[in-house]
Amino acid sequence: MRQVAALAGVGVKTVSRVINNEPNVSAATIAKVIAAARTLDYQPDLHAGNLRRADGRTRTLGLLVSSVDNPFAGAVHRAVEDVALERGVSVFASSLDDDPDREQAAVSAFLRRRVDGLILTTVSESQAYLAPELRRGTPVVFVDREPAGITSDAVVSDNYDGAALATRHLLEREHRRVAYLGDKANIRTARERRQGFLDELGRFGVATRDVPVIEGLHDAETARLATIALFDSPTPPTAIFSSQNLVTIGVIHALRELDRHRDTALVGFDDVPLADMLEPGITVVAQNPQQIGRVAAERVFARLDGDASPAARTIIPTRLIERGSGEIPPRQEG
Amino acid sequence: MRQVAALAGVGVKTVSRVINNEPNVSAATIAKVIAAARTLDYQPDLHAGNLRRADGRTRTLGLLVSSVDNPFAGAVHRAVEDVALERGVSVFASSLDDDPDREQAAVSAFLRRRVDGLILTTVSESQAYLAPELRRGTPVVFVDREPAGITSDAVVSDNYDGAALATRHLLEREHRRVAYLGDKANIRTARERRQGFLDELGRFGVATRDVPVIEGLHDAETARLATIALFDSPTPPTAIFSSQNLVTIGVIHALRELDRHRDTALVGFDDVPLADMLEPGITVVAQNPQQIGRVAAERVFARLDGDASPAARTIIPTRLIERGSGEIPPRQEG
DNA sequence: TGCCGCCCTGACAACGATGTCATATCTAGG
DNA sequence: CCTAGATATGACATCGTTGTCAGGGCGGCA
Repeated sequence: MRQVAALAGVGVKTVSRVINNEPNVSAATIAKVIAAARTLDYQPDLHAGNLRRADGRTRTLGLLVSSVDNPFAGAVHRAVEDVALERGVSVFASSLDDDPDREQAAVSAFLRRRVDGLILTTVSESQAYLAPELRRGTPVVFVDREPAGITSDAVVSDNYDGAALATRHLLEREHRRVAYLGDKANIRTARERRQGFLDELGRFGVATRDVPVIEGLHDAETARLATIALFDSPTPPTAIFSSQNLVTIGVIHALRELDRHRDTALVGFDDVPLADMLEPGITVVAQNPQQIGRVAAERVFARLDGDASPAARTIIPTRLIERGSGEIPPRQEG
Repeated sequence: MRQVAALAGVGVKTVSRVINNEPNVSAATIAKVIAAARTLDYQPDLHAGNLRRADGRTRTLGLLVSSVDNPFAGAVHRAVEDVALERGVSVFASSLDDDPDREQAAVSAFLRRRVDGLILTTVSESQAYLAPELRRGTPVVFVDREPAGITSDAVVSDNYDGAALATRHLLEREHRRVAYLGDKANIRTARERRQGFLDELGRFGVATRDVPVIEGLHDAETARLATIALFDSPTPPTAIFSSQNLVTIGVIHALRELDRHRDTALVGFDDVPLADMLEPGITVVAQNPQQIGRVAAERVFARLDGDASPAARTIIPTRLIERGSGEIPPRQEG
């Protein structure tokens, strides 16, 4: 900026005024400054400005997701980015791999960079460590998972009802040996889905002790192995509810391998790419990651714009998409 | 920091020393400062420090991709992030949607935030606008697409050979009416794939004027419509080469709709999620986005570490994965 | 003509940190 | 006991920018 000022033959403050479109600069001066800035390829230093600027905004957001190459996270990320772009805000993204240490490290990295707000998919037991930052006024919105140990905005899918809906779909088709394949039980979302599943079984009077509930599945491979193990039984399930997209993919692989994909019903929680092109198509309870991301980002900006209403939980509805796999009837008992 | 210094009863410089693990601070002082920092939940302001710090590094990278919810881009992003994490570097990601204006805006946003390096999938005609930044010493690595108008490092798939390989795969199985469905011709990568396709046809002595070459396809939907149109002909193709993952998905949809998926061969460029679970499985020339991302990030850090060797083009090999769709023989002429 | 007020403009301090340098304290060796 | 040299610490300038404020020029009005 000093160089631009020197080249244009004006003071630095005048350059600052031109860059920021402040009033009370003569047209001639504006032209001189712009020309000088152009020849020097001047790019203002946003962070230096922030140091002094009144609002102290870095126009930066931090986003924490399971992994940036998970399709669900990608869709959330994209929606957040689109909302942020309208405001000239850039987005930091970080993958967690469900590692609480990484969560803390990533949040700390964001905070040191003075992000204006955080959108987090958390994996740690408690997010109490964020309390001081919240008190400082940084908006924090949780997506997909709800916070523990602190109170803040959250945008989540309707996990309980979605899981119940998927389960009901299977039970109404007379399935009784329905297996549950789920993520780690320390994830609240996973617990809610499990509860939706179990409660729905209860409503249909199915004894839950006969129902395989397999948890701690974290990626497609462990889910595949768990599914194969399930069928190594005299009474394998006639239907499967898989509680997460990677788990669903693992189940699909296993059913193919066992050639059980045409006589075992499957409903997955969260949509899976190309699910409609499989044979049978995969019936899912689809979340709406675009909406989750968009609502979360709008929430952050609303807070930044001064919304001081109490922390709210926004529930994004899920939707059952019938594609074939969920409509397979139970095998005849032999 | 001032507050920490006041609370600990020391000078700000001493706090700075403790935060940065500089030597020559007594153990007692260190303890006092750490205690004070903890009670105040002090997070150092990385950007303020950067203003004065000798190396001027923000420990930040900018990544530009087609869209963060494209699976290819997600894999690249993840690989970049993993390399960056080891160095304590955070990553900004931005989606372009093949919009040159967005490219410039995103780069400008990154530059104003003083990223240490850029990893770009470009869409504009020329990246000459980056020349001043390159001169300033900012490492710029292009991924997936090569730069035009400037010289800088690039990490790309072997587009020409990969496309030729896919085409040969079809020609060796006696297909002669092979259609090409490709992305916009102003994308260099797309042109290379087309050329690989056409040259391979030439090597097999196939007259290219009889071969449908359809370009400008940008998403699954336009590709689907183009495929359907292709079959509205007395001599529809017996095989299709689709040059990009979204195009491949569109083709898959169309072939299903037309019930032509069992008698039309298909080889796609770039892998597609769950491609192995379809019937038939989709044969693809797979890129290696993880390796592309990793190599690109390592290149950036090598440059930051002082590597001043001439700009290099790293070619990441592709791999043909046979899954069924590419091995379908030509229909008998009727 | 003289004064008020508006429009432009730049000097200067400040933002939160680090680099430089001076100074105070301590330790060891003669 | 004195001093050189190491260790520990803080005052101050500085990074690139913006907020504050003062001042110069000029037009309008009494």
